[in-house]
Amino acid sequence: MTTASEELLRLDNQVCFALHATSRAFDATYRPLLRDLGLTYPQYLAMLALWEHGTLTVKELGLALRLDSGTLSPLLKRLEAAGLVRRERSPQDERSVVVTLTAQGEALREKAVNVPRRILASTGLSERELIELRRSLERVTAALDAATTEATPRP
Amino acid sequence: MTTASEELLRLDNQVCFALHATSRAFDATYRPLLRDLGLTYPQYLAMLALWEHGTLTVKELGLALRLDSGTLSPLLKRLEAAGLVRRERSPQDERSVVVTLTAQGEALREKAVNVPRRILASTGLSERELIELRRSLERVTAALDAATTEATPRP
DNA sequence: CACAACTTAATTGTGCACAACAGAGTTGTA
DNA sequence: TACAACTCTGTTGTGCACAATTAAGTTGTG
Repeated sequence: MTTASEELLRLDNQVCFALHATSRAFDATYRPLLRDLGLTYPQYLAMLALWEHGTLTVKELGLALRLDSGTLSPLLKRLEAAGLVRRERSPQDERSVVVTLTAQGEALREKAVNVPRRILASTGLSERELIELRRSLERVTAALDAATTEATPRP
Repeated sequence: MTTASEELLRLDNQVCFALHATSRAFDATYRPLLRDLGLTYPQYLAMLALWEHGTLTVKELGLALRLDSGTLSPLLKRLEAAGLVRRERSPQDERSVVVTLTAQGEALREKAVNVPRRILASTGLSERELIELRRSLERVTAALDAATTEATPRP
């Protein structure tokens, strides 16, 4: 194997590791801010989606957040226990569970409004850099998705 | 609030979310490759560090991988149960646990050697893009680390 | 209508991640 | 030397993530 390709493989490991580490670093930055709201980061993501759309089925929430019911069901139950959402079977289609914000869940939005600003400051990135980073991440994710679905033989 | 700053906050949310999603997409890409080796991705990271350094204490491994003992202890026990590493108290300092590769752990390296190449192909990124992405991620992580440690009052 | 195929959630089991705490060992210093 | 402060690992509890399975409901087709 040439030195160049060894370097490339090393670089690949570094990128995967860095991604892992950055993701956890963001988590650690969000944690204290969200603690005041009584939310974890994934719960905050679910609330963001609900604040935007008002009401969503578990299925729709899963598509938006790229999470399956094994993750969402207990998460939503915790949000329900906290009084932030209601979960009810859809009368139209009894298979679906509709998640709706409670008044308390709506109200939390006001307290959450200054979270992104504080996170933004912590990243130390300019708008230009954020856009570039987002573009890279979305591109990698799309490529990885394509690679994994293509590897899976479809029925 | 101006439209421009609203956009910026929205962008910030998108970057955090994208990071989360990309990290999980990488995980999903590694999963089937590593299953053949009997490893999860965090276990693979630990093995990479051990393949490079031969022997490390739990502390050193934690620094290298940015993980604490609450995560590493059970992970290393699983690697030990799989026969890939040995864990022994250091005779020099009985507080430390030294983690060493077994012959089987060393041997696994040969089977792992083609993993990065396949991941690299799945990302669809050029070397130039990988370098840029790594740079961004490392920069963000450093900024976030600085922000969180500075927020924590030290004794 | 009957029944097979499909959709949607929930459950169970495994593993990662971190906070908070406990406990054994080490080190510096009065 | 005695003892306080510190270091390092481990444990417990909570929550996220996914695979595999189960169960209930819906839809399409003979």
